[in-house]
Amino acid sequence: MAKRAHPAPIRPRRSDAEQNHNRILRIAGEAIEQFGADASLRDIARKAGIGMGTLYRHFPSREALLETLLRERLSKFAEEVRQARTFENSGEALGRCVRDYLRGVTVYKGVASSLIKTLKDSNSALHSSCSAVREELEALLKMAQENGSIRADVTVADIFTFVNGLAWMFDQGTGSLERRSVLVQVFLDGLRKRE
Amino acid sequence: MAKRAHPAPIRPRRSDAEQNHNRILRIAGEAIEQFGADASLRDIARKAGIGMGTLYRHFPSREALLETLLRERLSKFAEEVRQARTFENSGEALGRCVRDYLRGVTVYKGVASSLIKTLKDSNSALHSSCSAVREELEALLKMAQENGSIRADVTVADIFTFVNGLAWMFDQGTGSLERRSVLVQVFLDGLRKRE
DNA sequence: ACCTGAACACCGTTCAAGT
DNA sequence: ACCTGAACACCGTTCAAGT
Repeated sequence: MAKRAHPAPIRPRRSDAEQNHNRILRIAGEAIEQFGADASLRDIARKAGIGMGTLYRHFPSREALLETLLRERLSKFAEEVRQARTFENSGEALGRCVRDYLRGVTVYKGVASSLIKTLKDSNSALHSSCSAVREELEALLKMAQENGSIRADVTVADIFTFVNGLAWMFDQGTGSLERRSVLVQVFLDGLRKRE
Repeated sequence: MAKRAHPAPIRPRRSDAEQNHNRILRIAGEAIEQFGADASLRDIARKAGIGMGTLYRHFPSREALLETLLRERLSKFAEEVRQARTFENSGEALGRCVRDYLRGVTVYKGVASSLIKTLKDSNSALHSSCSAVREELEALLKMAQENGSIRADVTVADIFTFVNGLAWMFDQGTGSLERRSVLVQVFLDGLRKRE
């Protein structure tokens, strides 16, 4: 009767296992930073000096690995959006959040695609972290729309898609930081209400 | 002393070889339509009823296969941009071209990334076809900028990146056609000159 | 409770051998 | 001129066997 479809990371109960756990996480972080979200799991196990089975015991899927690496980042970002919503002008706040999201998500190449899938799949590992971000963003967006600074026909889903699309563009190694900021600016301007 | 780095498709000189050539192309087209640009080459050879070596003889790289499948599409599109440039209002023309590009490129999933790489790599197989599109687009963009309808700080490279980014978003299976047209509209509005 | 590593079914790519 | 298929070096995933 268990509903869970996607296996989650395991909580180690022995100190040697915990050492392995942390070691895997460290090596995996480095590998994914270097080769992107589809880095070789075999290679990670090799570099960590453990057997393939051990890797799978701790992280039963690639997504479980990404989950642990991203969860903290995401919830920190959700909190940031909440802060931005209470303290700043909602239109500018949205812009700042977009920039911060991009900076955070592009430390690993190729995660944007996972994050988009995650939000649609309610029993995905990162779903709750992603939903938190979504909800905060939704509230901020609503404010900015009522406030009249952002066009009314746009949804959170659109924004999420777009922002991850921007992350993908950056992942392609496209141009200078200056060009990137222009891309972001075009998007943000597109979001503004016209006339 | 040969400068060519990327191997091109081979021109068959015997009728049996030509039959294989066309057969491969047909099957590959179907496979890539179904599974995306990273469809299994082994599978394609299998479905085409030929050995792996034969596939490689005709198309020495995955890119060579994509080249043949996309070249005609791209040059047709370049011609379309040229037409749009001579006959229409340049601002609206750009919008129409973006929509047409998207419709054309999303018949195969995951090619956007290849096309972005292609434009940067001058000895890539699709480079000339891509450059043609780039040049036509550049002329159209310049017109629209002088005309005052498109912001001046945007380059063709930015537009190319953005449009392929949109293609990527669509590849993610994101939402309805209605949502997609909103994404495109946001982008096009962002491109417009403000005030 | 945890780890190992061989086993399985897949890849892409190359190449000696055939017609 | 063209084709074949085995060989090689890689994957991800699973699982019997060990401690």
